[in-house]
Amino acid sequence: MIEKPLLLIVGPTASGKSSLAIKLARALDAEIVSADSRYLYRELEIGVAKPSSADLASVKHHLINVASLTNPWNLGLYKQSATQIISEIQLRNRLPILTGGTGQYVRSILQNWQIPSHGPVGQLREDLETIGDHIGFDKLYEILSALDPQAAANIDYRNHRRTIRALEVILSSGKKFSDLRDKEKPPYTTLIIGLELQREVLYARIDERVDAMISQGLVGEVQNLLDAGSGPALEAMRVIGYNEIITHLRGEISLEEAAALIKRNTRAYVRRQANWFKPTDPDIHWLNAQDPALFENALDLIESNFGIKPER
RNA sequence: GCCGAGUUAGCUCAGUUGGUAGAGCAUUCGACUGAAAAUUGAAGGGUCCACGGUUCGAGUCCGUGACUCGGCA
Repeated sequence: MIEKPLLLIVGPTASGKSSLAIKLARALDAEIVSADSRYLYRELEIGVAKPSSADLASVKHHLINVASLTNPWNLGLYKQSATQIISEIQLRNRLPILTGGTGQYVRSILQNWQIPSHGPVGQLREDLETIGDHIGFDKLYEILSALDPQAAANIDYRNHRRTIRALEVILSSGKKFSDLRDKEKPPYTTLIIGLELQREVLYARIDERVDAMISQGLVGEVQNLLDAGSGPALEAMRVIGYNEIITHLRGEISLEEAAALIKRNTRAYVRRQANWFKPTDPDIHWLNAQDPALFENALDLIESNFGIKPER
């Protein structure tokens, strides 16, 4: 069987991934598969810079607004759904475009991660946290080291979350965490387009975007969520832009301070995002996001890699 | 003009009884297999306002000057 094409568009938040993807999708009659952990939730709008409903309607989008904050998704669910959706699109003989800012999600598809089938076990996770609080997370890490030295070597002892996750899998499966994870060759021919933008320019765009979010009514959106009972206790609500506004609504900081914090945290986020896709990665075709010929450059790459071009 | 406080990292500031400097934030780089906009690690960065003095040795003590901020005239 010939492997079918999958186009990936990667790059930091605010680099213009979505708009490029939409233009390409229109031109090539393609469908967009989101790889953004926050677009999954229908309650989050302004603060996550979700594409407008007009944009969403103009091209077929997948994995946006498919979940509720009270029923959070995760990597395993995402990988499973995205894989299935991609193959369905390919069966329709259309090009799937995978794009989004969640590096982990993109890479799970790109490297075809074989994720442990043992999902989060609510009670066990809580228990491990409680135990950690009592005996100290250092002890918890020592236990992990004893049970699965290889997994422990891969995790910083100060990183409680990853320590707990590894123990969770070991205790619920009876197997080593490090044995349950693997990657395989993905069943696609892939082309990865990366959008690059100077940090300075990117930071300036972020500042603008945060101010715009606030004038578009981010505070109101957060207030509505709180009124509806979606508070900071929900993991999926732990989103840049929402936390800071909640702190403001509690009267602890001014709106200006909240905006400054959102900008700061978004800049840090962008730096963390960059860890997933590096300028030195030989598999990524980096294109200048500000180049007026960006769209044409992308079309050229697609044609030479996939032999697909717009119908005229 | 007089009195007081101050001047140390890009910013806000610590710095004990003198032994050539620290924090937070910022900046940069890294990890990541079912919480990932999460969680987490590391690094770079200082003529300690200037000049002189005391001292083996001054960010620290003394003097002079410059600048900043208060107060009083």
